[in-house]
Amino acid sequence: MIDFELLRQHVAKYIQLSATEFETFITDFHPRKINKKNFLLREGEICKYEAFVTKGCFRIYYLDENGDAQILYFAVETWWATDIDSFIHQRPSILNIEALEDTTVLVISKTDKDKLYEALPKVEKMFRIMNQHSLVTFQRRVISSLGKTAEQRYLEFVEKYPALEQRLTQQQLAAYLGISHEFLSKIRKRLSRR
Amino acid sequence: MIDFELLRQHVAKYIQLSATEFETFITDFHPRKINKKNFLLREGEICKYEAFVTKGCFRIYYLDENGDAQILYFAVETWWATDIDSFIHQRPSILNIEALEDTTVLVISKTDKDKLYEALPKVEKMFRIMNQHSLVTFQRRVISSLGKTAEQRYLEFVEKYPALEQRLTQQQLAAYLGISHEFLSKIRKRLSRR
DNA sequence: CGGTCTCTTGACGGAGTTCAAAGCTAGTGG
DNA sequence: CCACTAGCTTTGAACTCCGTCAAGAGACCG
Repeated sequence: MIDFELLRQHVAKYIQLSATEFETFITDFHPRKINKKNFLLREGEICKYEAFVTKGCFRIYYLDENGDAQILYFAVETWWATDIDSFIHQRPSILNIEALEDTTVLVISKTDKDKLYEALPKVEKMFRIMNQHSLVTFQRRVISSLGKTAEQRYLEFVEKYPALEQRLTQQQLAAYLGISHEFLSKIRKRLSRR
Repeated sequence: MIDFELLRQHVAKYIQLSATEFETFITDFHPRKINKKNFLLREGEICKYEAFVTKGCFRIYYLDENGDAQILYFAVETWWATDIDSFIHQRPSILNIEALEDTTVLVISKTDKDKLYEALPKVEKMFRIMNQHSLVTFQRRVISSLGKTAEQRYLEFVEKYPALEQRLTQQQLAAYLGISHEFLSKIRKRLSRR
């Protein structure tokens, strides 16, 4: 299964598992397909599964009072898509997770994941390290949003995720940057005149 | 030691440790005092210690090209102060950690913390959970910064950390909210006229 | 084709910044 | 204990960045 191979490579970046340990690891991961414009999670639902993306792309976003989407992040291949808060406490989520392309994932439920922590304590370490990395990423994002202009944040994004820009519409990218799509259009025009 | 008691209570929120396990836990934590306006960490240094605040307050901030401080967070009693990225990879930090009051902490080094993970795997779980909570907090902060006005963010802060507002100058709070201190002054005036 | 979605462009408005001046507060030394 | 300074806060005027609205031009898909 090519899907599990991708997960195996991902895990190997954090911890070392023997072949049999990896068998244990993947026992409770199940493949699933979410087609474009369908949802892995909707606001108000409980986030039952943590999903490892093997193909495609999600946007994880918050809908504000005005119905505008604020995009927390995009999850492409080898990223994880969850509402962590909803998942760990098994309470209603405030986030939506929607497929922007036909997307395939490997999902694991909360109870299965807790069992996995028991069975393979190394997995605890893996998720601790992954969480630390996410934390650093979000801290950097907060710093950018505090001090940088929209143009600087756009350039940072392009530099950091060059491949991703191609897959997104301008509106989605604008919702991630926290600006209007019209203004993003103007930024791009300004930059192209150099 | 009253300091260790605060840490004991903090740990108890996440995991259960026996008296002897807690003894092991605190072995490599050392008390330290950082007076007002002194630094626990400066940009460019390697973050050698993770610090649990037992009294006082830090600001953890980034200095941009113009020399303006962008405050990532304030660490008061029972909070942890670190540059995670610098600490886990033991590489130069981009953050500064400065005491806003005379502050006492319990610090642990990277190698001692790694030993602790070995000795007490439960501690791995504790930090995983703590990291998840921080992650949720920073995700929320990103959402706020994407979609809310300065006034809304100010009101959110006051509601979430009512005690903290008293301890901060307006400039510090403004640097946390990502606005000029003059504008925060105007927001407060506007709100008081109701 | 026809409709829907996306991108572009311009005019106008508002949120927030910058600069400067003045008042206030708090710490510091004599 | 007063005097002085340095930092903090307030306020206003001019300016900038970016949002909103509206209209038109592509682009894509059934």
